Amino acid sequence: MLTEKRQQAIAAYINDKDICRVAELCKLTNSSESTIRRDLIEMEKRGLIVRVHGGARSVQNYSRDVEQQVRFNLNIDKKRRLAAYAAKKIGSGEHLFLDAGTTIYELINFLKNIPDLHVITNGVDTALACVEAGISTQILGGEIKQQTNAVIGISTIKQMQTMNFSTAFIGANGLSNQGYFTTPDPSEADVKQTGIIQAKRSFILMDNSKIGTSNFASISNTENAVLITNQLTSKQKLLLPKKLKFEEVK
Amino acid sequence: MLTEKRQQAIAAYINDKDICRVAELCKLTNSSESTIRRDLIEMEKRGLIVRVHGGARSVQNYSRDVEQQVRFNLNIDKKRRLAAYAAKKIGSGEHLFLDAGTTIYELINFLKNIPDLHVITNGVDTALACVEAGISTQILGGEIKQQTNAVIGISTIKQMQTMNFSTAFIGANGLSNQGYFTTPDPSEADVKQTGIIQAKRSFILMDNSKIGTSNFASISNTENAVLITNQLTSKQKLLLPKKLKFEEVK
DNA sequence: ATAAAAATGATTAATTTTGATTGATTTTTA
DNA sequence: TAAAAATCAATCAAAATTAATCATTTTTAT
Repeated sequence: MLTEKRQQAIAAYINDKDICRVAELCKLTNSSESTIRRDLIEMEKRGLIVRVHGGARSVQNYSRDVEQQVRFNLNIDKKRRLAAYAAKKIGSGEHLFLDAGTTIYELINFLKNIPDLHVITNGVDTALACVEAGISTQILGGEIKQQTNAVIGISTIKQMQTMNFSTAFIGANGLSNQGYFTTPDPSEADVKQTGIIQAKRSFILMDNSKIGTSNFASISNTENAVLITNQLTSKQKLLLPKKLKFEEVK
Repeated sequence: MLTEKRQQAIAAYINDKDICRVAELCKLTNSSESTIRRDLIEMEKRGLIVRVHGGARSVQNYSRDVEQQVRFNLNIDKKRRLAAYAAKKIGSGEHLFLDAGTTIYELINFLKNIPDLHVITNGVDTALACVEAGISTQILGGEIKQQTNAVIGISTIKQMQTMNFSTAFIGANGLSNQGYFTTPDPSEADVKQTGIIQAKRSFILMDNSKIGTSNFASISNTENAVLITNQLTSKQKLLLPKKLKFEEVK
């Protein structure tokens, strides 16, 4: 295959898919990884694409870091199904609290057609995606945490305490064997918990692969929250906090 | 086959296919590689086609793909020079206020090596870029404005009023004939002005092409601010607020 | 018709591109 | 947190392509 043709094919494919893996491009063009890598390096220099670990992404509809993580993530299908289900809970005119993180990020796609929505979030990427989707968006102020781009800290909590959300959507990274939802960062856990407290009703989104996983920080105070997750085994159900309501998707 | 006819056939074929291999042209014209090569060399000299390794490409559809995607911003150079100059004002351990907007965004690249820096900003994109640069970053909370992704509103201002910045960097979109710095959005103007008020010292960055331009909202209260701009003509200098200090770059 | 000039095709050496392999780095998993 | 897996960069040899050379054929001018 002619170098230029190959690179055109690569560019077209990436612009269509937004992001893809090196292996896909090997198949597409019948060439080796080495060749594809060299192409990608060259194309990045010319500003045609952006390389990311595992593949490359489009520079045109430049997706953000979160989106990248989301698309490479194996659990994406699960997350999306949870998000689609959760979105049905939302009515027009609501004031939503969305916490930072990839699970809740997936929800945004399903919010576009709900009228008169207001989103308040501590996720910088989440905020940007909401704005891009044309949703009236407020971001909480405070320190921004590296990696997750979550806004955290005491002043953030204080701002939240002056607010009342109609519904909060919270992502969790694990459910400990003691029946606590967990997340790696204590400061993020505080924000999640405050979100639940300040909301009339709350939904915790977590796919079933996380059950039995413990992270450093716990989110207690989940009394008025509802867990939305995938189909659970009976063993998994035993681990849930006793008073917790939950809904299984699909 | 006659040389001229053969070259016509080659040109037609390449223009039709956009790009093709040498072998294809051999078949097409029943001639050897050597002949085709010589033709292609000659035709390239005359600007009829472009040679690529393995074949040749049409010159007509060439620039399309490559050039299209490379974006040129005419003022980016000016902005970058202003940013480089402004960065020299910053010492270690400072608490900077950076306002939203592309001018100040350019500053971030020059902040990476200043130790123990703290950035507070109302620009969502600015915040993300600072975090990515490894800088300790705080974002102000509030409503996010579409298009500019600037955080604005009364609560934003109130948060700022509890803060004290060592230095504020403010971008301006115009300087009116009445000697006011201007910007299109009144809410953004409020934030800019508050930034100046809450800072020990402030720098307004504006490239000289903006002088004489009026936008809807004015930033008054620029008494303790210093303008950093490009080389000005004497006419342009007359427009500046009388008490304003300014520094010219390059 | 014949010699000079031009064009062609074949051959070989040089260059470019490619694919495979290695060890280093990053990411994921447990 | 450590081990395993995946991905990456660097290197090298093989394959493909090109440039250069030369003998042969065709064209042109006389």
